[in-house]
Amino acid sequence: MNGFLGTYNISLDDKGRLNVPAKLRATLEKEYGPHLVVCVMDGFLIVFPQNEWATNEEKLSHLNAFDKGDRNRLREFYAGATECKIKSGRILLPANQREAAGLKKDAVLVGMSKTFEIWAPDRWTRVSG
Amino acid sequence: MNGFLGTYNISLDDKGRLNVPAKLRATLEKEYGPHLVVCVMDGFLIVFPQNEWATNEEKLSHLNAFDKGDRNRLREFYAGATECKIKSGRILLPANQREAAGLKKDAVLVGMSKTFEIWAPDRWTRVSG
DNA sequence: AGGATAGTGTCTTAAAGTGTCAAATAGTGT
DNA sequence: ACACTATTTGACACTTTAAGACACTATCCT
Repeated sequence: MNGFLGTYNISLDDKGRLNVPAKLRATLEKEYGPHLVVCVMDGFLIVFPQNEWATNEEKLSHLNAFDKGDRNRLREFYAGATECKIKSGRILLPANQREAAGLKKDAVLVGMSKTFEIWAPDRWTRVSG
Repeated sequence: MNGFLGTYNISLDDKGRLNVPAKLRATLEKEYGPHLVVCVMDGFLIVFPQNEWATNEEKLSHLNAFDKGDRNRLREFYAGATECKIKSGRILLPANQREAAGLKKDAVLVGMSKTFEIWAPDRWTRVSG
C-alpha cells in the first residue's frame, strides 16, 4: 500500500473538528487504527498513526528522565503532542494546537506517506508556492 | 497506550486544589490508580502515578547510602515528595509544594509519558519559548 | 473550648466536546 | 449528460468537563 498521499482542502466545523478526507481515512483503516497522535511542529501539525508515534517514542527511550538536558528534550517532544481519535469521521484538535497551527475555519491536509500534516491555508501557500 | 501527553492550562480553586484534566485522568484510571506521588524538582513539580514512583525508587536504590553526594541527592528527592490522591477529579497540593513551584492561581500541566509536570505559567513560558 | 486555618464535598454556571442528521457538493458508472 | 452514490459541510441538541463559589468538617493552636 501507498500510505498517505495528496493535498486536501477541508473546513473545520463550529467546534473546531475537522473531517478526515475519505482517502486518508481509508489508509488509516487499512494500515493503522483510529488512534492518532497529533504533534505541533514549527507552525503546523503532524498526525501520526499510533504505532508510527510509538516508533518515534522508542527512539527517545534511552534518554534519562533524571537528566536535566534529556528531560528538556523529552518535554519538548511530549508537550506538543496529544492523543486523538477519529470519531464519526472527524477529529477534534485541542484549542492550543489549533492556535499553534493558526487554524481557523479552513485547513490543508497533506499526505506524507506514514504521517500527514495539517496546515493553515495561508501558511501552506507560503511554503508550497 | 500512550501515557500522558500534551499541555493543559488549568486554574486552581480558592483552596489551592487543581483539577486534573480529563485526558490525564483517563490515562490515570486506565493505566494506573488514583494514588500519586508529587515531587519537587528544579522549580516545578513532577507527578508520579504510585507504581511509577516505586520503579523510580528502585532505580535509586543502587545509590550508596554512605556516599555523601548520593545521600544528598536521595534526601532532596524524598524530602520534596508527598503522596496525594485524586478526590472528585482534583488534587490538593500541599502549601509548601505550591510555593516551591511558584503556583498561585493558574498552572500548566505537561504530560511526559509516564509522569506529568506542573508548572507556574511564567516559569513554563520561560522554558517552552 | 473557641477561633483560626486547612482540607473536603457539592452545586451552579459556562464552556468545550460529541453524536447525529439533512442539505450540498463531489465523484462514479453507464 | 444523467442518475446514482459517497463524501463533506453546517447545524443543532445533548453530554461532559472545568471554574468558581460556598458550606461543612477536621486540625491546630493557645
